[in-house]
Formats: sequence, C-alpha cells, structure tokens
Amino acid sequence: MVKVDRRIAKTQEALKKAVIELMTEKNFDDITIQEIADRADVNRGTIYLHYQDKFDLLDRLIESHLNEMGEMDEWACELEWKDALVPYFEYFEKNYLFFSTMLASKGAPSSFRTRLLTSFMEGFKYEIDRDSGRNTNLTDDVMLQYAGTAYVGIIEWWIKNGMPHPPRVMAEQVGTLLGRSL
Amino acid sequence: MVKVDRRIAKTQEALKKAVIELMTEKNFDDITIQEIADRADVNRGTIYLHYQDKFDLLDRLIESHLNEMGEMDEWACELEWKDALVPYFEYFEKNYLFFSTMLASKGAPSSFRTRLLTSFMEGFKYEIDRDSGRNTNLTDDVMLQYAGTAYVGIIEWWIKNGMPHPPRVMAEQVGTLLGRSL
DNA sequence: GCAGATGCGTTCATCAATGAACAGATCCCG
DNA sequence: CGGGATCTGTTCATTGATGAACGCATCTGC
Repeated sequence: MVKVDRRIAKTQEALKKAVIELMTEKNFDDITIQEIADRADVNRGTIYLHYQDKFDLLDRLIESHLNEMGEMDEWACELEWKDALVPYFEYFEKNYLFFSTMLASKGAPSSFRTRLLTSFMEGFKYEIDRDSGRNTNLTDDVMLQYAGTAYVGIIEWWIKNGMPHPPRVMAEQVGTLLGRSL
Repeated sequence: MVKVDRRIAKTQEALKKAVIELMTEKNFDDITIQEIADRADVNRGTIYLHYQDKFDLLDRLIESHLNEMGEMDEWACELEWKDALVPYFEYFEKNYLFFSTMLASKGAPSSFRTRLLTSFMEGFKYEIDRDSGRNTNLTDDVMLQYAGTAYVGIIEWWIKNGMPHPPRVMAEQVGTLLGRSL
C-alpha cells in the first residue's frame, strides 16, 4: 500500500463527498463540473488532474466502495456468517448517504445495483457449502443469483426504510438466511 | 477584502478546528505541535508557514473570532438592541465548542475572558445614551464595566449550561437589560 | 438565424503543501 | 549523571492546487 500524498487524498475525498451531496439534490446528469468544484471547494481544473469527467468520478467513487468492501471480505472470510456481516452493515450505515443515493437515483447509475450484485456474487462464490452434500441438487449459478439478489434486496429495503434495525441485528438475521442459501 | 488562496483558508481552518478539538481533550500546554498537525491532517512544517508557534495559533484563533464579532457590530449598530443581539447569540451557538472550551479552560488562555470583556466594552462605548439625561449621574467607565461583565457573565452561564434558551429569547432578554444599563 | 450565455476540457506560470532531514532543547528513566 | 526519546523550529527539492485564460461546443431566447 503506497501512501498517497495527503493533498490528493483530501481533494479526492472532497470531490466524492460533493458528488454524493449533489446527487441527493438533483439528477446526476444535471450536475455540472463547476458545481462539483464549488461544493468541494476545489478549483475546477483540479478535477481533471484526477478524473476524466464527472462520469469517471462517479465510477471511481463506486469502485472505491466496492474495493473497500472487498477488503472486508478478506478479514471476514474465516468468521461465522453472522459475525462476518456485522462490519458490512456498519459500513452501509456509515455510508448511508452514498448507498441511499445510489440505490434511489433512477438515472444512468442504476447500473450500481448490478455492480453491487456482481460484487456480492463474486464474494459468495467461495462460501458455498460443497462438502455436506445438502447442495448436491443445486447449481452454483442458481444459489449465487438467489443469495445475491436477496442480499441486495434486503440492503435496499434496510437503507430506504431508514435502517429500522441496528447493524448487529441485521447481520444476525441476514447471516442466518444466507447460511441456509449457500 | 482581498480573497485569500483557498488552500490557505483550508489549512488554517483545519488547524483552528484541530486546536479547539484538542483543547476539549487536554490542557492547552500539553498539546503538541505534532498532535495539532495530525488532527488537522497537515504536515507539521505547514503550521510554521502560518503561525509562529501554538500560542500564536491560539492567539490568532481568538483574534479571528473577535474580529468576526466586530464585523457584526457594523451591521447591527443601527438596529434595536434585541434585534441586534440575535446574530450574536446565533454566533455563540454556532461556535459553541470554541466558546465553551475557551471559557472553561483554566490554563493560560484564561485571558480570553478579559479579551472578550474588553472587546464588548469597546463596542458598547458608542451605545451609551447621552441624550435623554437619565445617565447624567453615571460615568462611562462604570456603565461600561457593569454592562460588559454582565454580558460576558450571561454568555458564560448560557454556554456552560447547555444553552437552555434559544438565541432569540436570549437576545430579547439580554437586549432589554443592556438597554437599561447604557 | 444569430448573439449571448453557459459549460467543457486544456494550458501555464505561480504559489502552497509536502515529507524528509537536520540540529538544538527538554524530558525522563535507569 | 548520562543517554535515549521526544518535541521543536528550520531548510529544501518536489509535487499538487490554483486561478486565469483560451478555444470550442451546446443551449436559449430574441
């Protein structure tokens, strides 16, 4: 992990935060580069030092979240389901604004749901029970699609309904259900 | 008003915020330059581009607040007392952490109370009623000291007690009392 | 249709922030 | 007392951010 210049980290952080905020206020397509720069308190030209355009910025924003969740996979892979899921729901809670915005916005980035699903299914692949024999009549693609859409769906519900249960409770219940499905 | 480079504004803002935060956690004398830099996410050397040392930083932090309140004077000087005080109490409320820290900390910057008092008395000087004749038996220094300490005292009480009344209510009551005293 | 306005992407000289290093001061523990 | 550790204030080459300008494209309304 090469440590990045703190100036770069700060401006990128500010830019990502600005995009999320603006997306709660208007459609992504209606957001202008100048608005992002103003909101982030950054020179307009500075954006182009890091990103191609606003679509690239949004893309990298999504990517960074998926990567961060990917890193949590490695920490969690040796834990029981319900323990492993706690940090995930805490992450969703912490980045509430991002997830609610990305899951709600009806415009171009509806692809987010798909990318999230793909990412989850990729992670589930190594969690399928292949030993006990209880899944011999099930194929991987069906199990992955089933568990993946269920997981995305429950997160979507949880976020959009103002997170009615604390992360720990969600982790326990969803952990139980995912364990039964894989 | 020459516009300052936004990089300068950002780092100074971060440094001031860092100092206030750290002062809520430990005595000012125990705070190290490195801690301030870390908290502000700024290189240690950068501090010396703007300030002599941490005392200068604290000094300029106080100064900037007094100046900002001084600018509010000019906007407010032609209003009635109770209207003029509203933005002040809103300012105290907004910068709650600063005022509570500065008024509470028992160490070296107990001078803050004195500086605040001096600043208020300076502002009151032009508000004394010299026309109606009801103050002919009173001297300026007595009135200023009386109203000044009362004002500082009531702010101190309000802040330390968790701002039990909204700014508008405080402004009305304190406005009435100050009007009677000057 | 065209003129003004707005947004985009890029350029460049200038300035601010970085981080690493340095010597000196002070602290503190053995 | 001595020496390791920590904090300070300063230096400097390097890198990132700035803001102003530019040409170009796309709207918008007269």
